[in-house]
Formats: sequence, structure tokens, C-alpha cells
Amino acid sequence: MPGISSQILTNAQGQVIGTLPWVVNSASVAAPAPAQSLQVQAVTPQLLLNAQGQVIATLASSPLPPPVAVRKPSTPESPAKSEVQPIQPTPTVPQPAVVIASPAPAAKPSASAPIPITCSETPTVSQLVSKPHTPSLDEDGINLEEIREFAKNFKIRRLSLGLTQTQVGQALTATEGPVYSQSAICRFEKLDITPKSAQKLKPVLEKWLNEAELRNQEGQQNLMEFVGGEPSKKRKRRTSFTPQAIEALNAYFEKNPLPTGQEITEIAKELNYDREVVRVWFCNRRQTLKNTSKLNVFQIP
DNA sequence: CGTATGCAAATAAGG
DNA sequence: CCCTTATTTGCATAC
Repeated sequence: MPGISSQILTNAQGQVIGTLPWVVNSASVAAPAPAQSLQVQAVTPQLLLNAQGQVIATLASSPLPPPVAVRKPSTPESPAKSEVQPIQPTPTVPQPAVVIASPAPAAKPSASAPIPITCSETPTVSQLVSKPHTPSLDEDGINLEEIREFAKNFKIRRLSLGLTQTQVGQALTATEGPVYSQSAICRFEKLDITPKSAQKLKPVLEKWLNEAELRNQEGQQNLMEFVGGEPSKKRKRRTSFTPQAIEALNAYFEKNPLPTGQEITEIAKELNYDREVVRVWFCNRRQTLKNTSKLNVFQIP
């Protein structure tokens, strides 16, 4: 697999600030390779610096003291220098050429129920990906490993560009196509989202990032500009009701949780909110109420 | 100041 | 068009 042994990192000034080997950089443990486990951790324990020489990230996803990383006999590493090659619309991003080892090697034979089982909510990518199961593929054929890899990478590259989650969100807003907030970026990076969402978000972020890096390379000042995208309808901005409005709405709800279209229109007019917003408020309110009471049934105080 | 997160708008999909 | 149910996503604010 050519071209995936390392990646060049540049900062917002277009300077190369380092390279990123995909394979672990063994801490000089030249000792005879432990013959036991041939599992290689996908961890990349190293520091990343930005233009100011600040540590912008340390990569290490292992909670345990770094186990000895097994190194392949030969490491044809060292891209020496060279410039960053134009980013091509490669449909597939760097694939992990390394086998991922299960993160938690159970050790204590005694009482230990580290099962982070979440009852019955839709699982997030991070939850799925950390299951001992390790199928890597979602029931729907989504490659969780690939997404996990991209998420990790996205963060590194974002930071290398010197951008915050907020800035990315804003940049995305100026774009055609889907819009996402800082929250969304955060959740994506943390994989605190469902595989379905991640799958949907990935191409958007990928495209944006590639363009951002491109302009950055060309010494662009404004790497916050547009990115071509498909003309898609943007999600309506979330409206926040004033406490007074909430109060009023609740009052109406108590009198009648299922107002007719006519009534909704009147209420909306009265409170000076968009009719649709009011209608949805009632829908959500009913839903919340229903869910709440369901839960209480199983809650025995 | 940037990132994480709880609660709940907004949206998707089937009637 | 509106409802319900399940989910996605963002505002506001905690960290």
C-alpha cells in the first residue's frame, strides 16, 4: 500500500510542521521483539505541534501504559521532504494497513464487569467500535473502522490548519449543502453519533477539509470560503422560545394538548411565533409527555 | 477560549 | 395537511 506510510502536516501558514507516520513509532525499544503478541496497536503516540510550537495534540488512545509496539522488520519510512501532493478526490481515504488489536485485554480474573452496556438507545460509533465483538462492519454495511480512522484524522488535520470546531462549523455554514454546528463537529470527532449520521457527515467534512487544505497551501488567507456542494436545503435554525412563551404554551397545552389547526394558528399569532414552529412544539410536547410517562411505569420509587 | 453535553427543536418516515 | 414515532442535530451552557 503505497502512500499511506505517512502524511505531511502543514500549518495555516503552509509550512510543513511534521509528518505523521501511520505506524507506531517505537520508543527505541530495540530490544528483541516480543514474540508473543503480533498485534499492533493502531495508536499513534506522538506530539503534534503547530506553527507556534505549541502542542496541539497528543495521540494515544490506550488507557494502559503503552504496551511495547511491535515493529515491522523494515520500515521504509522517511518521506524525507517533498511537497504535499495535490489532494485528489480519492474516494477512499488512507486505509489502516494495520491490524487493530482489541483495546482492552482482560486481565483480572475476578469480579469485573466492564461492560459499558447502554440499555437500548441507539448506539454511537464509539460504542460500537469498542465492542469486544470487533466486526468492524455495521449491520447496515457501514465500515466503522474507516469512520473511526477518518474522525481521528479529521481532528488532526483540522488542528493543523489552526481551525477550531466552531470555525469549521461556520465555514460549513457558508457552504452549499448540509450545515453543521460546532456541536456536530465535536460529536463527529468524538464519534458520539450513530453510524448512520457519521456516514452522512463524513463526505461533507472530507470534502470541506480537502478544499481548506488546498487553499491553505496556496497561501490563502481566507480558508473559510465556500466549498462547492450540492444545492441542498439547509436545516431550519433551531428556535428558542422565551420563558414567557414556554409558559404560555404549557398553559395552552394543559387546556388542550391537541389543538386544531385553527387553534394552532391563533396561538402562533398570539405568541408571535411561526405557526409551524408552534405546531411542532405541540408534537414534541406530546411526544415528551408520552415518553416520560412510559419511563415512570418502570420506575419504582 | 475551545470543547463537551443536556435538553428539546427539527426532520424523516409511515399512516 | 396533520398525527405519531424514531432520530438527528443545535442552542445554551457547563466544563
